[in-house]
Amino acid sequence: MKNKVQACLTKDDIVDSLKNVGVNPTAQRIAICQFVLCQGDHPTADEIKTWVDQHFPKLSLATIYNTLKTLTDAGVLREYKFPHSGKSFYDNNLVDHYHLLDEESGKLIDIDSKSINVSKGFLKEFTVNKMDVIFYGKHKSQVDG
Amino acid sequence: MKNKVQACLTKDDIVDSLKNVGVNPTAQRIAICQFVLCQGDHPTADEIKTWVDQHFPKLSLATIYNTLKTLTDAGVLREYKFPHSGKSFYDNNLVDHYHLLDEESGKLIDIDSKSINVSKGFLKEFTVNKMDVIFYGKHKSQVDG
DNA sequence: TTTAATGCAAAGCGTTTGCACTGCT
DNA sequence: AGCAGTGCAAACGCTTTGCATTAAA
Repeated sequence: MKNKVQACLTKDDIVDSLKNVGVNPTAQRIAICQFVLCQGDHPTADEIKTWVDQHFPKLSLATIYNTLKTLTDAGVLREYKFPHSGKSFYDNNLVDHYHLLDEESGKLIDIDSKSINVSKGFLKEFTVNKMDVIFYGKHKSQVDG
Repeated sequence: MKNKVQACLTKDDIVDSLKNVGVNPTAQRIAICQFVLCQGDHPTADEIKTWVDQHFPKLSLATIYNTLKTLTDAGVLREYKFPHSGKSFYDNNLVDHYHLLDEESGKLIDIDSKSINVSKGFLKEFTVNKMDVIFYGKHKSQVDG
């Protein structure tokens, strides 16, 4: 069972996506999107920088942060922060979901929002606009589970 | 309905609490505890500093951070980090619970852990050691709710 | 040419650290 | 004297910012 199935987008797909949300598709932004929208799995800014440095002549950290903000504001990405790390994580999964930090691999795994439910009593007492959940644990493998 | 009922501890109570967990009850630590264990409501380090500056001749930020770490390690406090703020929040409620950020007041409200439950299916698939939940919303008052 | 996007370096914020100093025992 | 605890300032990690430079319409 795959955590996420993310078909690799072509450069043209990315250009279209950016245009669709009113973001000027510069070479730097396309490069960043190639990683974040496709290959990256909840990358941090520095992980993006590392990848981009190997695939793009020169691209500053400031541009990465600017671009991530632009893409987040445009609704192409979501930014997450978790208690276990000071860094921001960027997620191309735009559907509401939670996360599990796999304590063995250190990787974040997307968790379906149906996996938890909030008690009726609580919802009677509070108006909830948003909620964030992070689990710490690991996936039970078929072998040792 | 009160969010938390926290009887104000006497200085002697605090001294005893610290001794009980093997922490040397210095004047600075007692001062910090007077706020954090009693009056404070999920204070941050700088809020603790502000209070302490008004009640103690001189106490450095470093000592506040050191003391918070000592108290957290000793199990007297819990440290929480939430996505909406870069700061750490310190909580004297040692019972497992979640939080709601009241978007009107900016205050954190303790939420009973019974308020949410995790689906059996999810728990069959993952081993969960810990989970953090934060709600963003507000308490429904009896008037406008 | 005029406007947006970029790169760099500096500043920002919250926290941690190194080290000298203080004050108990 | 010895040692834990403290204070200060510097360093830290991550992110944001100001501003000069570049590139694109």
